[in-house]
Amino acid sequence: MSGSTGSTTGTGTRTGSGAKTDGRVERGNQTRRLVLGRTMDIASIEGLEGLSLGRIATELELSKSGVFALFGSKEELQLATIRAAAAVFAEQVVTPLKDVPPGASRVRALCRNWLTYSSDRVFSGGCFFYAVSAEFDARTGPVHDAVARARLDWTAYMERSLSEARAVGDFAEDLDVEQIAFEVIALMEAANAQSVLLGDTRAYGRAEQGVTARLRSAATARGRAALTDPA
Amino acid sequence: MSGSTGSTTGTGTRTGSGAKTDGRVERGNQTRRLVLGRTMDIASIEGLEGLSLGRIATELELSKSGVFALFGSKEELQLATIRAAAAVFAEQVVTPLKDVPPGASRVRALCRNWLTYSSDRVFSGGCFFYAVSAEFDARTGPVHDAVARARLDWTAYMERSLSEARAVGDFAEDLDVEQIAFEVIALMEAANAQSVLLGDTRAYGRAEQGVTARLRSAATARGRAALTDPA
DNA sequence: GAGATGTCCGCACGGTCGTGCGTTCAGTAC
DNA sequence: GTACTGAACGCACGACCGTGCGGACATCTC
Repeated sequence: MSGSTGSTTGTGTRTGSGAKTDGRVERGNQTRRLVLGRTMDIASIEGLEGLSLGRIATELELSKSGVFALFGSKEELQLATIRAAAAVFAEQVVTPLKDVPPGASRVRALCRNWLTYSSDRVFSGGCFFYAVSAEFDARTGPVHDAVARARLDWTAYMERSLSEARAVGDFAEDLDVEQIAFEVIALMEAANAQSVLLGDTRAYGRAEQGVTARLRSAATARGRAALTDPA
Repeated sequence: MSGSTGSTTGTGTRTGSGAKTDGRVERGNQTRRLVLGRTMDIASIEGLEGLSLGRIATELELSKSGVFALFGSKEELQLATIRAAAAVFAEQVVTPLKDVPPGASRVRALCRNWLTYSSDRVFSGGCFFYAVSAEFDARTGPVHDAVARARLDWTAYMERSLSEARAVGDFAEDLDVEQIAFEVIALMEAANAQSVLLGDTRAYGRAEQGVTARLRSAATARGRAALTDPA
C-alpha cells in the first residue's frame, strides 16, 4: 500500500516533468516543484537532514501528510531534492555554454559561471553540493551515492572541457588534466566555503586569480591569447 | 538553575585538565573526556547536529541525564566538542613544529602535517572542521561563531608561517601571503573532501603536488633550496 | 448524470529528541 | 562515626519526528 503510493509518485518524478496526459492540470507536479524549490534552499543552509516534513508543510501551508504522500518517504524527498538541485546547477553553470566552442576561454567561462552561481546565492546557503557533500561524505546509502555521483559528473565535465581545450591546442599536450581540474575546483569551492562561513567575498577574487594563474601557466601561446580575450 | 549548572560544568572545562584540588579523583572530567572523544568522531561523520544525548549515552553505557548534566545543554556539548577538536588539531598539526625554525620547509611541513592529519583519519570522518564548517556555515549563533573562529585562527596561523618564511628570505618580498594561504588551504581541504566522499586517496597526492608547486613558484633561491631538502 | 483518478488533508501511531526533576552512591572532611 | 559534595542515574515531560490510514474534493472519462 505504502509501497504502491511511494512507487507511483516516485515514478512520476523519474519520468520527468512532461505532462502525464496532454493538457492535464498537474496540480501534483506543481506542488512538487513548490516543495522542491523550498527544500533546495533549506538543504543548502541546514543540510538534507535538516529537511523536516512538518516544517516544510507549515512553511508552505500544506499538510504534512500531503507532502509525505508526494514523495513516499523522507529519503525519496532528499533524492528528489538532489536531482532538482543538479538540474538548477546545470542550468546555471553548464547550459549557458552549450554553444561555446571548446578551448581555454570556454574553461574560464565555466569557472566564472561557477563562481557567479556561488556568489549570486542561487541557493541561499551557497553551493548546494558543497553543503550536502560535506554532510553525507562519510555516510553510506543512496543519498551518499547520489551526492557522490553528482560530484563525479561535475569533475568529469570539467576534465572533459579541459581535454577538449587541450585537443584544440590551447593547452600543452602533456597537460595533466586531472591535476588542473582538481586544483581549479578546489579553489572555487574554497571561495564558496570562505564566503559563506565568514561572509568574506574577497575569496571569490582570490579564487578567480588562482584559477586564471593555473590556466595561464598551463596554456600554450594560442591558449594564452584566448585567455587574454576581451571576455 | 539550568544556567548555573551549565556554567559550572562549562567553567570546569575551560580551566583545562588540571586537577581541581590536588590528588582528586575527578571522575567527572574522566567521563567528560570519554564523551568528547566519542562526540568528536560522531560529529566528523554526521555533524554536530547528529549528536544526540540518548545515542551517546547508549553507546558509552551512560545515562542520558548523566551526559546532559555534564554539559548543561546540547549546545554546550557542541561547543565543548569544538574546543576538544581544536585541541586535537593543534596537537596533531601545529605542536609538532613548535621547535622548527621559520622558513619554507616549515610551511611545507605544516601542510604535510595537515594532509597526514586528514588521511590518517584522526577523526573518523576526515577533518573535523571541514565537516562542521559546511554544516554551520550558513547558520547563526554561538556554534557558527566558534567554528568560524577556529577557521580564522587556522588561516591566520598559516599566513603567519608564510610571513615568517618570507621574513627569513625564503619567499619573495612581494609575496601575497593571503593569496597563497588561500590556495594552499583550498588544495588540502579539497583532498580531504574528495578522499572522504569518494574514497579516492589519490587526491592527497594531487594536493601535495599542488602545494609544492605553489610554494616552489613563490620561493626565492634560498627557499627553493630549503624545499629541496631531504625532509 | 455515475464513476474513476489523483491531490491533498485530518488525525493518530510509535518513537526519539532535549530537558529537568529527585535520588542514589562513592569519596572527602570533620 | 556524621555531614557534605559532586557524579551519575531513573524516570517523566512536552515537542517534534516520519509514517500511514481513511476521507474530502476537485477534475476528467464515459
